[in-house]
Amino acid sequence: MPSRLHVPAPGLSLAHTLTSGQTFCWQFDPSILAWKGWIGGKPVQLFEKENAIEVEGDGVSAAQVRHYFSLDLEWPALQKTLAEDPHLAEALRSVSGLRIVREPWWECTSNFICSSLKQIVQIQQINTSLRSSFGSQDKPTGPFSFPSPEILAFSEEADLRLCKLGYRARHLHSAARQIAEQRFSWDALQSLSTEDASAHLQTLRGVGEKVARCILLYAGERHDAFPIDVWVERLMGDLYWKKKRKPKAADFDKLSTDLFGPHRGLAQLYLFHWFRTVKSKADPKKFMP
DNA sequence: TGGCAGGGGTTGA
DNA sequence: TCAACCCCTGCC
Repeated sequence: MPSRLHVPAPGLSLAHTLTSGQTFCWQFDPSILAWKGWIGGKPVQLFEKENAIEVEGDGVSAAQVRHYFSLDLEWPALQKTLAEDPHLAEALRSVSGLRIVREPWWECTSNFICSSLKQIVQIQQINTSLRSSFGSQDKPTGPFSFPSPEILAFSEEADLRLCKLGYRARHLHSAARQIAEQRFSWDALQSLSTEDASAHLQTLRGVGEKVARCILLYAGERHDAFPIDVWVERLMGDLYWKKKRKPKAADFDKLSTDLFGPHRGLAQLYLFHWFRTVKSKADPKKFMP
């Protein structure tokens, strides 16, 4: 029997957190009411309990689980600060329990390279397909690990395309090669400002400004990274932009700093998930694409 | 069942 | 600044 850990997690909602577009390796199994995914490179099953989660899986510690879900952050204080903005206050109430995760660098980078013009469900399918085609198993019936940059770098681009990547296959293959051939260093990111770290990430093929900011926010703990995609443009334009002229990306960038300061990445996380799953559905004619 | 529109961007000219 | 890139999904 695999070991079962009890990890206190006040307020955490697995459903909100694992479907909010930060991570794409989780699947809910309704037959056992568990989320199946990966933490610290190990397959786990998560069961949501009252203010806690129970974790089934070999070789995963409670500390790794707490780290993954950022349970070490001072959430009550952070949420109090964020809730000074009325729209964020509504978002926090509506999707309470949403937490930011700490994804592994490479998987996060790969996910977001594959995300362009793709919806969350499709990115999940690509993640699953890359695992089953290029990952490895601990045991014959076990789940597949996420393939390393080296594995993908020395695979054929045509085989990557079979994972529903389309033109993104060339980007992912090139980025994997840059990393495998040590022409890119994760370590270099640590000492850089968020803006410079973004520029460094953009030396990877397939990584533009939006994707770089997603990687910094979801893998790099940079809570001041503010990814601007079509949904953020929609919500910022509707909720915060008061001028008559049409806003540009740079306007949203400045606005996010003025409104949310160093926590603007966390603000984006809550606003994005709330707007996409609740707010836009309440008025689909106005908001849905 | 088939045709069509559009989607969580990036690249290169 | 603006095609081009791929192809899957949802809708009619």
